[in-house]
Amino acid sequence: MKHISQPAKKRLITLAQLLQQYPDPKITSVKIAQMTGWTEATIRRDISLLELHSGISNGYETKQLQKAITQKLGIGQQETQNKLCIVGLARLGESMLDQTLFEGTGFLLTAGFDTNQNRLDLIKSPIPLFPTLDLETKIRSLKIQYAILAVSDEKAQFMCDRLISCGIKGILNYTNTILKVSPQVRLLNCGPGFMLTNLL
Amino acid sequence: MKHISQPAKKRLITLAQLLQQYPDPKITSVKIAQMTGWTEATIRRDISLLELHSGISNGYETKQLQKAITQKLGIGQQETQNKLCIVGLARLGESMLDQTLFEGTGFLLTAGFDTNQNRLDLIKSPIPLFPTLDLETKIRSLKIQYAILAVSDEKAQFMCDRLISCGIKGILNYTNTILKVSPQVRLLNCGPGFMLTNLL
DNA sequence: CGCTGTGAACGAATTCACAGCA
DNA sequence: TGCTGTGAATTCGTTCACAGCG
Repeated sequence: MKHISQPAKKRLITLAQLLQQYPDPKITSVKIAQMTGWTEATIRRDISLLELHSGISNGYETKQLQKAITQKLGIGQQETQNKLCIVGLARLGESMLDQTLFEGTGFLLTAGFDTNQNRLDLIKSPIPLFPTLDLETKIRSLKIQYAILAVSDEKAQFMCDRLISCGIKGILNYTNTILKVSPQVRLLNCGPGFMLTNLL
Repeated sequence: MKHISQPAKKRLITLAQLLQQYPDPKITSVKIAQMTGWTEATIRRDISLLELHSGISNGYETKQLQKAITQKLGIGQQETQNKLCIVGLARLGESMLDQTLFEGTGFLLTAGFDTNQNRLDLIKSPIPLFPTLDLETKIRSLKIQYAILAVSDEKAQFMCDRLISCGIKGILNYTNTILKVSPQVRLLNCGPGFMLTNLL
């Protein structure tokens, strides 16, 4: 099996999501290019990494392609799903407390944490919520491997350290703090302050 | 002046922010590498793009380096600041309605928009808020060039189109919708669903 | 023909490796 | 010796260009 690069992986996941709502039973690289703005060549190269060989000279079957992507990348099916939690449930964290946001990504939202017991009582959510006190125990017992960090900037590094000490694999940092993480932890800065620097 | 690539630019901005809170008056590429996880070589290359030539064999002066970065990249000073607005002020949008999040990024938060007049009345914010009705007029009159999109998924594409029709230059998409934009508009998907795909 | 799949060319960014300064 | 700055090598991702299938 060929190696699929990060950018290619990302495009393929997006593509799978697009195909889900694509009306025609057939699709070509040209049409995908029009929808996404990627070049034809890139799209064909990406798809060729799946080693389907089913599209020869005829475009791809929408549903088949979609299925191939999710299968090859191992997203969607329960067994492979990576468990995810949200740490910090103020406005920002609470706004992400919704499994539908993660459908088709390969992640399963499994828990929410907040220090404020009052807030935990107030929020009604189908996802179980816990006080931050239980962070370590719950992360280990529920086998959570990924976290969305949405606490206040002051607590960010501290909570980050606690998450790492639980052996978490990846963190989406929605705070505006530059976090120091050990190299085996994948960290992505998602806060607006960080993302804007990609626009300049 | 040498060309500074996107990735390098991003690292330099992060570095400038780090330097702001760095205690020692001197710093070396090794120390930066430890803090950030980047390689020494990359750091030295990045800094060399600034054409300082002040660090020969001795490490860099913290403050001087920081100043050089912000100056060279033209961030921080009022004249160069790019104006930014937030569209959609529900929990997510409201949580970003805070200029301090954007300090040192070269962006100035200038307006917030929401369809719900009631919400506009309720939120107290030093940043001026407007009904979505006035989106086009205000964006043009205030010369806003960048937007944070934080509306509900259903309205995302519609609002995106309206923003583009105003000639906006870049959009941070915090919704979970895959947006179709014209190629001259820079689009960054920041929603957790999108960001997670970078962790896989 | 129109479309895929892919070797080869290309371009961009990172890393190596070392000369040179204090 | 410890550090920077930078040509050269390398790696990685994208794009070209075309052979080959239906």
